[in-house]
Amino acid sequence: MPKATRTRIDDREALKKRYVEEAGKIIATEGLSALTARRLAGNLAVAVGTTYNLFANLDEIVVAVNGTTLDGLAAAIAAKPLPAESVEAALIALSDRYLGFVRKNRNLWQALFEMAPPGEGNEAFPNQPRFEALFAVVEGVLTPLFLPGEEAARARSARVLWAGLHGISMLALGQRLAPLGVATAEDLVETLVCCHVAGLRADRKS
Amino acid sequence: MPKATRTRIDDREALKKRYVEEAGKIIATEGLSALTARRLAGNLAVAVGTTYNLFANLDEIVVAVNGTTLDGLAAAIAAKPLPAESVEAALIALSDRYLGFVRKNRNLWQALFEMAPPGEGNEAFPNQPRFEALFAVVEGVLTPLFLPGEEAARARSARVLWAGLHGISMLALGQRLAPLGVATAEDLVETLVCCHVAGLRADRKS
DNA sequence: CGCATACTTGAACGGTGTTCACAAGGCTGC
DNA sequence: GCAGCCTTGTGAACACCGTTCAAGTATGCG
Repeated sequence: MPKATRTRIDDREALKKRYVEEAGKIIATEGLSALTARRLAGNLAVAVGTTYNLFANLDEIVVAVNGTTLDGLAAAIAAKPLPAESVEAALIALSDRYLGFVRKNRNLWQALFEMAPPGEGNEAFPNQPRFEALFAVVEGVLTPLFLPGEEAARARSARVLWAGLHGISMLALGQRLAPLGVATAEDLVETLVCCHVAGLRADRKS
Repeated sequence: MPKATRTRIDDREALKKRYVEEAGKIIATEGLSALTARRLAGNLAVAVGTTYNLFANLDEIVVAVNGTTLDGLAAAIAAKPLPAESVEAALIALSDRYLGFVRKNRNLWQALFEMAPPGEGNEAFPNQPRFEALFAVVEGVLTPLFLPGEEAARARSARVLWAGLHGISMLALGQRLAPLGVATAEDLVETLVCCHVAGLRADRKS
């Protein structure tokens, strides 16, 4: 005996937003594995079936949450202007903001990568543009180190730095570097950035 | 009406091995999500309950599989001696072997990182020593670049390079760098290694 | 041979994501 | 004002999941 508290068409987008918000809260506080169709519907005081009127499946909701996570990351990085005195300083500041965001939003950040990557035959992956926007920020910072016409090398460096940052975050979150007490994530990031930039400068001179 | 084809005590270890082998096959060919208690038991012609006489839970089997994966990776890296003509060449060879292994064993490699990392209160994570052994290989290669007493800096560099390699592999597997056709994973690794080493050498001179 | 023990067994439990026949509300046209 | 359509919420049901455990059976021992 359904009750059907009817919502108007305009409300549907609002309801979807509530879904994404609530899913974000659940993931943020308890991790992706706590996100459950029944749990989510219950928190929103809605029947399970409703979810599937609005989204194709739970993954679609996670993708939407990941989108807002990436937006939050972009906002955290762009909050203040990056220091302009040197490329190194800008990259380190950028990285520190990244690490800070990751630490504040462990579970959300983890959810970004727990989604199965696009299979061998890759259908476009929805948040790709947002990732590219973040690459672009790094490329922008790197520009002074490259001559016009070296865009390919600049793109490579940006991706290498981004990948390094990603790897360091993973290691840090997984406590994989704690046992030796060898260094904080920030130390590693500084090593990453400084060596890379110094290497680029050295190449330039030779 | 149980059938109980009785196995001898000595056979238990052999059966565990068969479990890990079969689980490895399933993960390798169909991914971690295809590994199911019933599927695994079925493939081994055994009842579901038997699994839990041998292992505490499925994760324990995955950890065992991950152990053999890491052993395989170590073996792939140590298969031939690394080129001795330069640190760069050695690191690039090492990285290429890593990338080759990852590509050959996508799903197994992914399973390494799909396991939830140790929570905030970290109980020791079983394959830690194997990871550290791989760090040690990188550190060994890096040794000529550092003076005695700079072990901490060497450890940092090793971790930075390892993290970079990890990040590049992730990006490559997730097709995150394909859309621009910007570079192969091998290109990025070369950039990573060469810039880092050049940066270290530049620091040394100054 | 009989017995105790150790082990396998598979039904059962409480969960999961997803589907779908159905009912209830809003909207349109008369 | 009201009939009917159509959109959309509903929740029982399905097939699966990891895990448990009472019951039954083969083995090793006395």
